Amino acid sequence: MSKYNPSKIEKKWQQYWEDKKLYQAEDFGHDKKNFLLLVEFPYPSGDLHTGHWFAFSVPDIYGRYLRMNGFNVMYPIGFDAFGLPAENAAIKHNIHPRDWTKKNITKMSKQLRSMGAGFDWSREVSTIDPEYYRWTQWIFIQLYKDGLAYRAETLVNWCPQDKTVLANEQVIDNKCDRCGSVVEQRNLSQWMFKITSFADRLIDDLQDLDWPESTKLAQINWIGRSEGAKIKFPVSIRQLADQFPEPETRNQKLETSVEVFTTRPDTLFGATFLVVSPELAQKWMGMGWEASQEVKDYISQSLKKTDLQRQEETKDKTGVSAGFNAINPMTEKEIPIWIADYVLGHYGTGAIMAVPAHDQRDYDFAKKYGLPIKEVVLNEEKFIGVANEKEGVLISSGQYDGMTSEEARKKITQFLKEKGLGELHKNYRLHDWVLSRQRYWGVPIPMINCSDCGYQPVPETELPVKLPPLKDFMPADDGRSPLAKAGKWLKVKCPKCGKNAERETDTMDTFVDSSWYYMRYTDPKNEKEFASQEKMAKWLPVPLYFGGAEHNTMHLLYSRFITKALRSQNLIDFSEPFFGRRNHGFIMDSTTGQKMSKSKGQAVDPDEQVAKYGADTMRMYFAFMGPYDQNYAWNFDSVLGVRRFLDRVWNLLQPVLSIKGHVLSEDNTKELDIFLNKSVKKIGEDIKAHKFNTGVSELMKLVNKFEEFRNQGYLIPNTKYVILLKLLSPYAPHIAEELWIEVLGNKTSIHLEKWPEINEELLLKESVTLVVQVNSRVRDTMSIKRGLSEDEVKKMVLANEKVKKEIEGKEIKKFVYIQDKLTNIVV
RNA sequence: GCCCAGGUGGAGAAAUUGGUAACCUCGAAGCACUUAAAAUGCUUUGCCCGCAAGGGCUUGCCGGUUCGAGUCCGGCCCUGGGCACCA
Repeated sequence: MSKYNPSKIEKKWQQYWEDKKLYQAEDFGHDKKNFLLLVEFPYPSGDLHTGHWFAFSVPDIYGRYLRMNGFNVMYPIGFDAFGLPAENAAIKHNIHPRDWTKKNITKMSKQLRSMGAGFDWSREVSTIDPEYYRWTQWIFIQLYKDGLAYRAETLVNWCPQDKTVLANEQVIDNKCDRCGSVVEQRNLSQWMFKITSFADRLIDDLQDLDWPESTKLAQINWIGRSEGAKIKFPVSIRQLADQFPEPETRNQKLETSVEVFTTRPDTLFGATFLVVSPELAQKWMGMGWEASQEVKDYISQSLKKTDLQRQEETKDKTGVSAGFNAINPMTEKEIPIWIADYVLGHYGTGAIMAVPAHDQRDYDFAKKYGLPIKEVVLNEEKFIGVANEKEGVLISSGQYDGMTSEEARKKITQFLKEKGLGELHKNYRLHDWVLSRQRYWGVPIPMINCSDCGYQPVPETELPVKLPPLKDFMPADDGRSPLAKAGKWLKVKCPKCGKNAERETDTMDTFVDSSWYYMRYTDPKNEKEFASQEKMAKWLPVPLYFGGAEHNTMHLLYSRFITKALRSQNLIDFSEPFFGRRNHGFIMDSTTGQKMSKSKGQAVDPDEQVAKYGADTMRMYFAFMGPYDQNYAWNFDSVLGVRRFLDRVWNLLQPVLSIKGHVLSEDNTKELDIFLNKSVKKIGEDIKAHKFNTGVSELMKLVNKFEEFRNQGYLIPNTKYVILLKLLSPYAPHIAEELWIEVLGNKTSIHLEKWPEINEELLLKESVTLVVQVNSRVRDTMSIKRGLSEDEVKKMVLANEKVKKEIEGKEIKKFVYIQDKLTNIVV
């Protein structure tokens, strides 16, 4: 009798499956339903870690289950291989980013194969492959032609350490999410994607998707739509001449009103002053406003502050009077204008109407500077040192008194519109996507800058614009990309006028690369298109996408945007990339409770674990740990339990060849069949619902049952083992294959087998346990047949000794009966 | 401050979605095998009282609805994550 030795069998079957092309998905020529099971492709950081195992081996269980249930499954894999860490590692180890990345891909591919997952390696994609990024560039040009990619000067987040621009999403607590340096603000000309033009649809289309509610909410909050009105407050003419002494500026450039955005036009009668952001005030100064010294000082001080500093002062607001007034369009009274940095320059119009009675921030400010407070909305909430922000019924608002907030909002906005002083307006927190990176290791932006014609796209026939093989890829301090150093590559003819011109030197944010990779999987070798329509139609949109919650507001939103942008040009015929989405948790360190990472020296090397326990044990362990969408502390003790389980499965099958033991009786056969049948149903349902952990637990129970019979000396027929192995095969594909072929003597792979059938009749034959309660306390349980009538059960229960004892001499008030489950006698 | 997710034995967890709380696994204790250890197998293992039969208590806290609440409702306390002076 041989011993279970995973290291001996796992390599063998991995090779066998690859030779037989078992997991290569056919696009056409079959009548099965196609299913693209997507997992987030990894960044080739060096070594495969436990998080990768968790992210890829568990969904593989689902993929294998789908295959056994008649689906033509594509389970693709690839590498998201551009990005900063390659450059950082390159600088540190004096190796080219390309070599570093390729070395990692080679190593990780090998490690990924050791999982025994059903990856279709024939479809592998890598974002650094020129044949891939050629289409990334092509997509950029399509967006450019549609006005969705544009260049603009914006205040950007600048990381002084990495010397590059960061997207808002890459700034955490005002620090660079990669190196932790404090981020500065710089004004630079950047390439941007107009993601804001899809803001509404990015919110509204979520309702059709099968995604976790939390992910949908995160996106909705991120986009931050708020509906309200823009309102103009005319500036008091009497004071204008004093403030803007040059008559020419006054007449030509001066804005004669201050525009604000509000979600509460119903509180307009309570607007007792205006507050302007320092950014807007500075703009006024540029238009000829001669502000007082105090104002000038305040503005220059505020503008020096970082966002972090401004945020830290939320409790103690500062500000300064502008020295002139505006007119409230409803009350027609003059109200003072103030400048304060609690109003943000980059949101709304950069100015607000302050309603201190109904906004906490305005209240705090009014209190500090002695500004008037006027209550205009009445509701159950009291106004006592805390602004009443709830809606209610209007007071002190002239003809609008008595209206509800909702009604008043409409009427007041309508009134303002007629006077040309206001209109409905939606505001978004979402900003356009700054995709320029002043970095070497990325996709070159395929544009050419001509001094006569301006920016021109590279002709599509000349794609890809290959990344030049630079030796010096250190970023420059002046904000220009290292590509500016590639002399030969840089100089090109303008595609429009033919004169000497220069290539764009910025590269793209890697989120652009990863926002369309799922399409390429359907047709990875296509040289004429990013993917053929015919093939995309077979697989897309992706029915199910597994990944981490950290991509809720970045990758998932960007992919949706790119998909919608391509859809709007009829380049694809679907408008959402991922119909189904499930988030997995992450692996934490059990001692520190933090996310495990190699940099902190806490990581567990999966290669070592595979060598020690085998890939099947690892796979099952990750499935068994708990619900898949939860976070875990890595705890090695239970790995052993899973390995012991597989040892037992192995040993269980060994006596199959011997003839010792006695044949199962009819009753035993029935009992085992009922149990098996229940397991088929339960394990299938669990995998389908991604409850992999309870599926493992059911498998364990089933093996316990088999052992129970074996220990009584019974011989179990092969037909029963076959079912056990099929149920096990998605979880532990190697051991299942070994026992299936080498022990049971089958000729073809177990992974081509069908999922066992459920016999519904047998399910009904199982007896059930009836819980017998008296006054809601369990007094006894009885094993009964399914489907008995209430009267039959009642008779049985009342005859029960323990029940008799409890209800003796008492009056039965109620008899609760739940079919096949429970009775409760209330006395 | 706002929005999510969660809180169940010594640990990971389960609970047919309102019906026996703690399945399965780890750990621990005891026993068997062994010269011994490891491995393996068997037994016990939520807490309290009791020699036992048995009884009582228990799902973060306080209330409520119900014959019956881990599950539903109201209020509160922790933990993790996201957003955050967004008008």
